[in-house]
Amino acid sequence: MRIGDLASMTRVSVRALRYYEEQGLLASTRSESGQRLYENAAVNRVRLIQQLYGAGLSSKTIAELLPCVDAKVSTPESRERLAAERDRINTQIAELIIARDRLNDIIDATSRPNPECDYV
Amino acid sequence: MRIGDLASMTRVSVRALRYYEEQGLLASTRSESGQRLYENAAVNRVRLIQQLYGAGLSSKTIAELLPCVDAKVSTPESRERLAAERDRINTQIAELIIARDRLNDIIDATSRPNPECDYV
DNA sequence: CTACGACCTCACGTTGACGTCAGAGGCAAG
DNA sequence: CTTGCCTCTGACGTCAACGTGAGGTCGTAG
Repeated sequence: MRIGDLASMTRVSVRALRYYEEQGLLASTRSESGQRLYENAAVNRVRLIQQLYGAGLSSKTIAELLPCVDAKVSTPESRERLAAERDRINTQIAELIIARDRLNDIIDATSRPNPECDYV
Repeated sequence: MRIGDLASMTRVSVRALRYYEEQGLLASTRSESGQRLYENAAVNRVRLIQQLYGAGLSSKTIAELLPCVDAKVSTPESRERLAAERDRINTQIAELIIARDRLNDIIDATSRPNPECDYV
């Protein structure tokens, strides 16, 4: 498939896909005229990249990680890196839960008729 | 207290505190010579701001939200905004959990001696 | 008085993940 | 053959939350 097809299938912009290739995250073959061609597997590849971006990983980190995924092997350094990222995500989840609860408190505090303030 | 004191108490940079003021998030009185002065309450204010930033809210959103917190009242629009942000955070938490599990899968898949690959 | 750190106001620099525009070529339909 | 959409390669623009200097003031300890 061509880049536009991959873009619409993944809902990722053409520009982003070219950027992924530039960052070494997404490979493509080229047609005779130089147009990028992708296998069906590229769809899942892009989804994985999106998930990792969504988790807050940088292009550089993802670029270091994907070869491990492809080869299904990891070096001690990459394992350490992965575990560190997982821990960071866990911390971020915990912070988000706190922030969400805080936001709920705010919603509650500002939505109620707020009697303790009305009558003081 | 002066800005440096507030900065060290909150572990937020002086530059950031001035930026918060610039964005309308943090008020200060001024000494005769123009230096910023803060009440003790500013510490909690900064912590709240940090939490909201941590939750992914923008300066603009926080600026719209803080007056509601102060007045302990909310308009229908702000309530809607707050609920939307909470939902966004919930979505983000869910995505992070998925990403974390994905990362754990990768760690497992690349850490194991990987028999099903070694022997195929 | 003088040194020295904390503070002030501009105002430009940084970073990542793209958006966007320019100018040129590619490709199936009519 | 030409219309019209897709694709290509640069290359500059964007946006947020600050970082980082420049150049000057404040305040207090010695």
